Amino acid sequence: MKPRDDKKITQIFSATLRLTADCGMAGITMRDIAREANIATGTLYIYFSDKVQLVNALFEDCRKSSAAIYFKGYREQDSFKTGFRKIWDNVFEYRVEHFEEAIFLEQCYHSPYIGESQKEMSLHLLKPFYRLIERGKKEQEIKDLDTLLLLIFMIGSITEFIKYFKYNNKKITPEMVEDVFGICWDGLKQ
Amino acid sequence: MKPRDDKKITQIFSATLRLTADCGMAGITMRDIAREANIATGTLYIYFSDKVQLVNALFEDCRKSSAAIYFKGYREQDSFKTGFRKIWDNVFEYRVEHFEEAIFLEQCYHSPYIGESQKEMSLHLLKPFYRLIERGKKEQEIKDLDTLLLLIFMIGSITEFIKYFKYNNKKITPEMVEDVFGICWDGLKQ
Amino acid sequence: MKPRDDKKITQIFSATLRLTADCGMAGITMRDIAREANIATGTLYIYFSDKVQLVNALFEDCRKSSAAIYFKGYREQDSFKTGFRKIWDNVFEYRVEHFEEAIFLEQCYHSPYIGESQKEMSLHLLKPFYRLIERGKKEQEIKDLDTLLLLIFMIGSITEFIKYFKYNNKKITPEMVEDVFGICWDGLKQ
Amino acid sequence: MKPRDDKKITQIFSATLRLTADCGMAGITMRDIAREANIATGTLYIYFSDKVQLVNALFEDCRKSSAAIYFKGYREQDSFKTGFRKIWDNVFEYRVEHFEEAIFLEQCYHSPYIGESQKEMSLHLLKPFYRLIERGKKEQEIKDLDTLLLLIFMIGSITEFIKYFKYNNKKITPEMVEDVFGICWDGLKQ
DNA sequence: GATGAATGAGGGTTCATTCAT
DNA sequence: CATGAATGAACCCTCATTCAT
Repeated sequence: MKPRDDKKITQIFSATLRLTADCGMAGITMRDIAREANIATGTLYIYFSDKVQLVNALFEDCRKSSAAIYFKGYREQDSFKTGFRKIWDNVFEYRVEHFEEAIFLEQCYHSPYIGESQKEMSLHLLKPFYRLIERGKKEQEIKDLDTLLLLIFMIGSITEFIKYFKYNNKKITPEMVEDVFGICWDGLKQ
Repeated sequence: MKPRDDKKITQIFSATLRLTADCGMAGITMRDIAREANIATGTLYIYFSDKVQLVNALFEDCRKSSAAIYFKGYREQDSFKTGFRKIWDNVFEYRVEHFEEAIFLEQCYHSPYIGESQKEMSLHLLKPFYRLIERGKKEQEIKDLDTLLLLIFMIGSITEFIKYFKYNNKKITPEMVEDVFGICWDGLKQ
Repeated sequence: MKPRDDKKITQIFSATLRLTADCGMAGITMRDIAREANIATGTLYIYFSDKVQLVNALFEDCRKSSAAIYFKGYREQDSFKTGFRKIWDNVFEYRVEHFEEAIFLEQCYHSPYIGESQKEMSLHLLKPFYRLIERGKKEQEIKDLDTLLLLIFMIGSITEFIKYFKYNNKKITPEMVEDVFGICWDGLKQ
Repeated sequence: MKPRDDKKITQIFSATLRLTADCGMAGITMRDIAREANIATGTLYIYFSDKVQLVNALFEDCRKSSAAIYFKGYREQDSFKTGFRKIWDNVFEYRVEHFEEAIFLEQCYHSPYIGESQKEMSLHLLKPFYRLIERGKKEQEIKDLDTLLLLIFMIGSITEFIKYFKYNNKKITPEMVEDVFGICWDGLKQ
């Protein structure tokens, strides 16, 4: 018997991301996804019960895989700034490499596919980062404002910077990364 | 296409914005728009030749009306910081009052409806702001980085802040606005 | 404005009946119905929200229109046998003229489209006939068995007779009708 | 098509009958049948080349097995009435025990699966009964009408009676069987 | 100009059938 | 032989658009 092929899920996900980046979630059809993933339309429904579930599964997957990378090499025992920089770099790099995912997630937040509960859960994955920021406030390294606000600023500004690079076809040099980090850090530090 | 009743266009636009904020551009249909605007489906086609044109016209309208307000009360002869603050406040206020438009514009950038040329034009409307930032750099008030980068950071971070407030149902107090401006300004200033 | 065309419902109904008689409810598609009714597929959905509702509406319609004809010319003050014969003739004639409806109804009883409650309601329409049979029992004209049993026998045997005529392409002569009534009456009479 | 396991065919057949009784032939899918028969979908195609053949085989099977039982204990040398009653009882009993088959057969007659030739053949199986009725006419026991007509009345009315019992959840008592036979016999007898 | 019924191409999904294991 | 994943045609239904009123 032919076993269910896990590689197909990967194909389906990346096909969906590619198409969303190109024409937004508005323009995606199941047939397009299938074609882009080199499978038959019906096959999609072996792995996902319907379009909503496909989008939700991908949403979940993006969240999880991104969170995993955000904390790669991050050690809580390091100094605040070292830790912060580590995570910032990870987020930046991830968002550059996986720009399509950012677009996808952004569109999910205002789509008929993702429910409220799903959205909220995504914050839980950032818990370690949450704790780091609270520590930064306690150590008087950064401004004493609402943690979530600071967190959203940090991630949101990265997203915006990367849109700048992508939409204008700019090459990203190490100096630019440094500049961009500078803006972010200066904005947050006390 | 010879609209006798300008009020209808307003109804159509705001109906579209409301629906986009609720369920994204993915879920909008011409019938929904018509119903939300309290007109018949066919009537939409008197004012707009098709869906693409409707979306484009709204895109244009959002851009234009926002730009108009961004520079309300702004005088080039004022000091850099005064001018900057004026525009920042305008942008912030506009985005709070017209949050739906921001969502709409965001979705337009990754939709099959808006062409590249259309997207580029939107930058022209920010020309005065562009000039102000260049002046700020020359007067060594803010960092000497690419103007567009700084501009995008400024507007993008406002958008992110407002998402924070809206998605978490936070009341926006004057103190908070001050805090948020602080982050933005500290990030940009030299 | 173009008003909703009630004639279309008739077209849709008769198209559905024709197709069901030909290939059973198993083989009916909405496209077939539309084509047979000379309208576009989408038009079906203006008049019926979906296939289930179409079938249910037709079920209801068959029941109602048949019941109306069953009692045409029937007067409660006539003698039992006169009344019985009147109804029997009406049922027989209706079933001959509307053979397709009988097939349709028969298939409905074992289909995923019609719910239990719907089925039960159909008996209410036969109330006057029900009363007549009870009277026949009281006047000792017919056997003193369960009314519903007698009623079902009477209608069911007519259906079977007509299947005999239709499936074997027999012409129905007045003599045959008399013969067939004879069987039915002899079966029921005391 | 070289079935090693005869039990599987029985499973498939009874699964199909159960499903047809529940939701009609309209709602049956090969997957449903497989699931209900506790086998894999692909396995169906080892025993039957396609859906049409499956339905036809079951049609044939129902016909054959019913005919076999109809004439169990029937001896041509018995008197007409004895023979008639024997067969009537057999038919009645079979239809009670195998109600689902009756439903299935009924639906087959108006389905895209069964061809005309198939339908006609089923009459051949009733040959002995056919002869008995002709004898009954010659012996002036029953009405001198078309044999097929009488035959259809006899079987059809049984079917209707049983529907009455089944649809209304009535227990079938020996007295009731006697009553029902009475109606049938009185209808036919001269 | 305004309406909403009508259209039919196209979207999501199912299903008979095939095929690799 | 048995399995169920894979296929793609076909199904139900929707939707942008047109058209008669």
